[in-house]
Amino acid sequence: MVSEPARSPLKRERVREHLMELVESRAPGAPIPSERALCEQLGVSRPTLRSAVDELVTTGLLVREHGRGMFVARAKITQELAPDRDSHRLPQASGTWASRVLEFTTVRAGARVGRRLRISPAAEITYIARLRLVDDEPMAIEYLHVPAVLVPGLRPADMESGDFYDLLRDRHGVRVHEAVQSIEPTVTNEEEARLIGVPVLSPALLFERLTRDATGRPVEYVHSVYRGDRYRIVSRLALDDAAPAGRARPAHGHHPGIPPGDLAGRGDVPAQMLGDVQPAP
Amino acid sequence: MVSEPARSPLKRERVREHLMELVESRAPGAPIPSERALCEQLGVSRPTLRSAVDELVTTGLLVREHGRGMFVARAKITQELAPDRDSHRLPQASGTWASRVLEFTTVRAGARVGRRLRISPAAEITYIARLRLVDDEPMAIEYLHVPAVLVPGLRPADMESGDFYDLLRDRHGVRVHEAVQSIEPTVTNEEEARLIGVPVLSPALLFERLTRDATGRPVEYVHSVYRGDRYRIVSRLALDDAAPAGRARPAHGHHPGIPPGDLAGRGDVPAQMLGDVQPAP
DNA sequence: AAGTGGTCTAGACCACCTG
DNA sequence: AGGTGGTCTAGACCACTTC
Repeated sequence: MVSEPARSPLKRERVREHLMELVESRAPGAPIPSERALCEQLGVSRPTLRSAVDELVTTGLLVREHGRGMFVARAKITQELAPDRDSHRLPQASGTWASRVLEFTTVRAGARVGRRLRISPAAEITYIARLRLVDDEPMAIEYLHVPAVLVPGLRPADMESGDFYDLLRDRHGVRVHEAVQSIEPTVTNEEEARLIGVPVLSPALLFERLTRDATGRPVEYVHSVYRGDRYRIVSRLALDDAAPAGRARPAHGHHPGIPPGDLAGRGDVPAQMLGDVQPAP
Repeated sequence: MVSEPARSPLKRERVREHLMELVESRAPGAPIPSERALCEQLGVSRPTLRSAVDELVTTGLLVREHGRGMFVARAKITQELAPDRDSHRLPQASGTWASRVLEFTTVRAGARVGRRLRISPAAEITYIARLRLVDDEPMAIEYLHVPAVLVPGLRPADMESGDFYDLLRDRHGVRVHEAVQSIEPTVTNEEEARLIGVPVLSPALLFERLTRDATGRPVEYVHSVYRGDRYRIVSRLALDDAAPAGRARPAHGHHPGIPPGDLAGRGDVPAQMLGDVQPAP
């Protein structure tokens, strides 16, 4: 325990590599050796071993089960893109979607939400937290804020099935007109992790959406977090300069979802995505 | 050191809360006490303290600087949505975009890329790794794969300015027609973190895009990782049932980017986003 | 009871930055 | 030189699962 200086560029790295090999050599769902066994094999302490395991867990390659062991994850985080041979159609949104209302209250808007909805912070809003389920597995947690005056008599059960926009139109006479939505990557915090059933700090998508009616009046502000291991956005982009007859297709410069990439830097790009860059300090 | 059982539901939690208060009570860029000082104040060991700090760092609230200290992050990970009073336009893609080519080689496609591009694994592709910069700050790392026969004579310098699709058309006679793109949340690995200048395991967006010409022949496969702390997607969605005259607007069911949400579960949704759900084991 | 992962400690050494 | 973050250790106790 005295010698062996042996330039070891980060034990954690070495452990990570070893773990990756373990994962790759095993089928999804297969168990790997216990933490203590791996510590001995690799000659590292448990915290060091665990730190490396943490990384593979957030990356989605390993899962831990308390009291049982560690296993190779079943779902790859990056799946095959357009696996179908002649897929000229995108896959449908699969599974059966349902909702479970976790919270349904009327509260004061408060500063943040009031500003977004363009109403007084003292104005009342209907606040709804609901879990979105796909095939009975949690997929996302969604927080809705709607000015209370727009949805008198709304009940929790109304939010567990059907299209909310249809309900707004048919029962409350509110017709949604447009929305501005942002999408960013994030990692789950404790609450989100618990609710959607993933480890803390797992990759996730954060959506924020402000919806307005034809007069420009905000009608809903939605904040939602989708788990990253089972959810991704897939879109088909039409890139032709000339639109095919009979159907207006946006050029890629107009299409929400394609990074400015090569298009940017020309100044006249109608940019739909923005890298909201903070100037260096 | 003997008594004080005092149900302490996770010291890490308590430390995290304390750190959050510290961050909120300080201006962006302001320093916070050192790790050792905080350990003493809070009565926890350094690993515990560091574990809590790690979380705020991945969340984007704190930054560490080796040998200097810890500071409140300057850029909020979640920014104001549509801060303009009467923003009827989306913000433009801000900043000046540029590219720096890191690698430019001709190699065999290999199994994975060959399958995506629908060419033989032995066929040659031009492989380009380039850093995307905004105002000289790294924003993304992009890996392009193009069948070599399509782009004879392509030089690295060609990839550092201008629109690649324009170049494909004007110099190589290849007209891109459509693309299928997927977007998922991820966290940076060592290489990505180093190249785009963020900590390991930071939130990021992973794009994968397969682009085809009018005959359906794949012309490029792109894999790119955008840093999550400075990049987000913003899109305007038209939700009207009836399109305004003279311009075809997609219903929200057709719009790439809006989660199936309320629309799903009806079965006839033309679903553009998919939650590619793995059946439970 | 025995094994597993989950949490925490006290202390050590290194690398980096600032006086 | 002295402070800061970065890494690592050896060992402890707890909670959960299986036998």
